[in-house]
Amino acid sequence: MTKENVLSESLEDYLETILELQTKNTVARSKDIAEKLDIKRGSVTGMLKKLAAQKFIHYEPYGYVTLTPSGKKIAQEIEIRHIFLKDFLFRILEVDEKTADAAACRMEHVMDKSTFKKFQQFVAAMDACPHRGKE
Amino acid sequence: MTKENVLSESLEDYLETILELQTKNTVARSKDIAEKLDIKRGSVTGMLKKLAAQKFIHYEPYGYVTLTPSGKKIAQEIEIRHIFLKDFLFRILEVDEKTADAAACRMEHVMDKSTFKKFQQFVAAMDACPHRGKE
DNA sequence: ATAAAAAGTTTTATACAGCTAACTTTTAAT
DNA sequence: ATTAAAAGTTAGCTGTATAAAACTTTTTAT
Repeated sequence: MTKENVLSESLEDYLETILELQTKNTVARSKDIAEKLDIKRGSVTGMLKKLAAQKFIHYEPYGYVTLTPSGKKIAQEIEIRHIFLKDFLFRILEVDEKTADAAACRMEHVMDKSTFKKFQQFVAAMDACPHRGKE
Repeated sequence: MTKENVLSESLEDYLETILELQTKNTVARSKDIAEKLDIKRGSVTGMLKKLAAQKFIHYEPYGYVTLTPSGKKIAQEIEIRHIFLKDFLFRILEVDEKTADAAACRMEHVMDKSTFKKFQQFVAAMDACPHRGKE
């Protein structure tokens, strides 16, 4: 066992959010994390400390938050899952976009690596298949 | 909003387990619930009280546990999801059975009704499609 | 340069879901 | 009928993730 699923779903969400903010704004601010996750500012501080203690982010009080290499790796993995799952739900199942996004947000945490990989391969095969149209 | 997702994932798991035991043994005992969910006996009591307070089960101290109609409805819904998702993972994605079961256990809680329904329709359509073999 | 606003932090409290250990009730065995 | 074992309960504790409110630091506007 290669130590899969070290982090809680919550902490994974924080990493994912930090990556998004870092990408969009070069830097992640506590307030924006709170906003994106719909969580109060005070609660964010505590979680950032946990992530820093585990070396997934760099955190200085009153400073900016950035991902460490290991944090970035996890964040990217979650982001990839999110994008893939949302696409599957939206494009293939034709779930409306908001609902697809919300469901992806939850599904992204619950599949082990190998299951997710097979899911990806399956959709790739579907997309490659000529026998598939709008039904 | 038709009051979706009233229950925590944990409580849903309890209901699902109670249904399984009720089906297999006609009656659910606290000890067996604990065993199936891999949770200590003492913890089960508290959760049963919560379920009883919300009228999803009938619970008398030292007595048997049975589902109320509303509890049974939810339990069956979860069971259906579990069976469907496991089948999808195992049969279609070819995830090994134990892993498929574990993933289904988690996925069964994270899709809203409409998304799950579309998922079902999609797989049904796939199964009906003539262009699909062992790859 | 200062004062107000915004952002960040700290402390205290809450809910949830689990555990352990001690206790009680029920059941089963003799 | 008695007692030992099994099942169930209770009380107190833990960890996680959140909120509210008060406080501190930083930023912004003048």
